[in-house]
Amino acid sequence: MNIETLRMFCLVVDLGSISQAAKLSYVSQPAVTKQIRQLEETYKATLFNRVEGRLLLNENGKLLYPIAKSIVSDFERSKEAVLDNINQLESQLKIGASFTIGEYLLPKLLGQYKKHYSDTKITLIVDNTPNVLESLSNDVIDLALVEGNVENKNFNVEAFEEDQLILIHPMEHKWSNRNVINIQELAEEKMIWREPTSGTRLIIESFLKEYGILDSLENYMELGSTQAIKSAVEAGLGISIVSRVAVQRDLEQGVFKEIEIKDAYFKRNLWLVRKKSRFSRQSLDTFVELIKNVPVI
Amino acid sequence: MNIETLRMFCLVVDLGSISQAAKLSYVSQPAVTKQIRQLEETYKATLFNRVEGRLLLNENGKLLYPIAKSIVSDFERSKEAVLDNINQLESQLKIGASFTIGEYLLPKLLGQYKKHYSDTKITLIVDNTPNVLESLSNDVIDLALVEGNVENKNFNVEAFEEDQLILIHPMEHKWSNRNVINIQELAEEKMIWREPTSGTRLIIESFLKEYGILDSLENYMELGSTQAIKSAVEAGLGISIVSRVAVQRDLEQGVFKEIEIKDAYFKRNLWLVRKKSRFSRQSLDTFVELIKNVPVI
DNA sequence: AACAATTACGCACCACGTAAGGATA
DNA sequence: TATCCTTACGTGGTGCGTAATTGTT
Repeated sequence: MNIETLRMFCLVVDLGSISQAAKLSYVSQPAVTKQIRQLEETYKATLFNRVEGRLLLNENGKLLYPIAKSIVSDFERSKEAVLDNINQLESQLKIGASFTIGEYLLPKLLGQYKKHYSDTKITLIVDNTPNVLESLSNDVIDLALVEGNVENKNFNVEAFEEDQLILIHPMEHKWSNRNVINIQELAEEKMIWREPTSGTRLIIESFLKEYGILDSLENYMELGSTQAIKSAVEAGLGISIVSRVAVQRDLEQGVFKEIEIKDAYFKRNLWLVRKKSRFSRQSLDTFVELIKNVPVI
Repeated sequence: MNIETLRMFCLVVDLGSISQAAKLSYVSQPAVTKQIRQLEETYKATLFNRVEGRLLLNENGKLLYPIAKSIVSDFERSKEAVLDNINQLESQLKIGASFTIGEYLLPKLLGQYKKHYSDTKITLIVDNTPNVLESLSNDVIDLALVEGNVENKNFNVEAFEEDQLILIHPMEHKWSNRNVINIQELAEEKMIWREPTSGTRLIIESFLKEYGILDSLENYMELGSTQAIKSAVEAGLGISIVSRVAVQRDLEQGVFKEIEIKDAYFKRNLWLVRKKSRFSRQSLDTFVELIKNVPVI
């Protein structure tokens, strides 16, 4: 049974006329007749008393009418409930980001977004990449921003920024007066690493392996966060390779120095990940456009 | 929106599985998938979170579910309400009859019916033919039994009995020892009539006109009911032509006598009239069969 | 004449089933 | 391999509009 048929039945009852109901609904008169007739077939009972070309609700119709009204209004209510929920979701944006992106790159971007779309409430969740992606999968967040490669057919992945991994060393260092080094010179230095499971560590290792230098490097120190590494380098404990976005400000403020590695350019994409969905979300789309168009580094 | 689709949605939610819901509903798995998908299209929102090939109700779905349940149960309730009403109507039979039929013919027939179908409550309304037919038109009665011709395309008319109009005279009368008279002899007698608007009067007149005798008859007395005529004939005030069903018992008891008119046989059909309907009613059909098959005179 | 409801008919679309595809444990 | 959901495709049924019919004021 079609709810629209029940709605039409109510309209016919309210107007007392099939032709009026047809006119108001922008359908043909026979279509309404057919709907009423079909209704009578499903209930296996007449609902109207046809007399002198007019319709008079009979006892069966009188029983059906209030229930039909209630079904129709319930249906409307259900649409409103879902719509309200969507609108509420629409007015809030839950973003998940990996540590590097979440801590160093996103804050100013969010500020920009809020400036233009202040009625959207933004929630930022910072966690490691696997957790962020699981949150995306479970609809806990609407959007994930991560560095590592993402492989999941339910996800829609696109690069939104290119990040560079750069070599940094303390201000007081034998490289202080140089602009460039050879990659072999890394082997002579005390290199500070992230923990082995870190996405950034993995990508740095794959780069260094490509250049044939990985095995000759000493595992001098492992630290659990980029911030710890930065502090260690600042304190003169060693050198490290880190994401440019994480140290941009420190470089400008002279906390430590960047030095180029000759003929080596370590870069990676930053990925914007959305769940594939048949239904678009305006606020999400707007934010994605912003993030793709505004240079954030 | 189809209520069956909402029912299917609830079933899928309850079972947590499209394939189980399909199995239970005896439809193919893809059909259920399509229904769920169509539901999501009408709400322009996903209702489930598809993860690892399984379905998890999401927030929209959680909002929809109770309302869908309520719509489905309302629909069931509406069907039950109408069905209960039909069953209640089914258990009572409202019959309308014209005076002659209602007073003299129907009582014993109703007794027979009640004997066999005692759970059916029978209501008998006796009125003149036009009123009876209007009651039928307005669904006040389910069945009309009348003598006159009925012309109405909304009615289903069939003869259920043949009634004979017979000539009666007082026990003490010059015809007392005869078995048959010539129709011309009527002119010599004091004829008692029903009022001019009576259906029976009309049909008697048309018979007599056919035999060319009408104009030569004296309008000796007019009475407003068959009972009054019977009493008048019994009292020896004159003769009359009346329906056999109305006087059968009186003839047997010797209240007055019947006499044959040579070469004249006045008969008419008694009509069983139903409203045309797409939906049959068992108790009504049963009664109609009874009335058509059982000789009632 | 004008209006209301029904019936008839042709067409387009939709819901279904079968079959195939892809993912998961 | 077995299970589950989805996609693709062909077909039968159904809902719609146009047009014609019937009945009413």
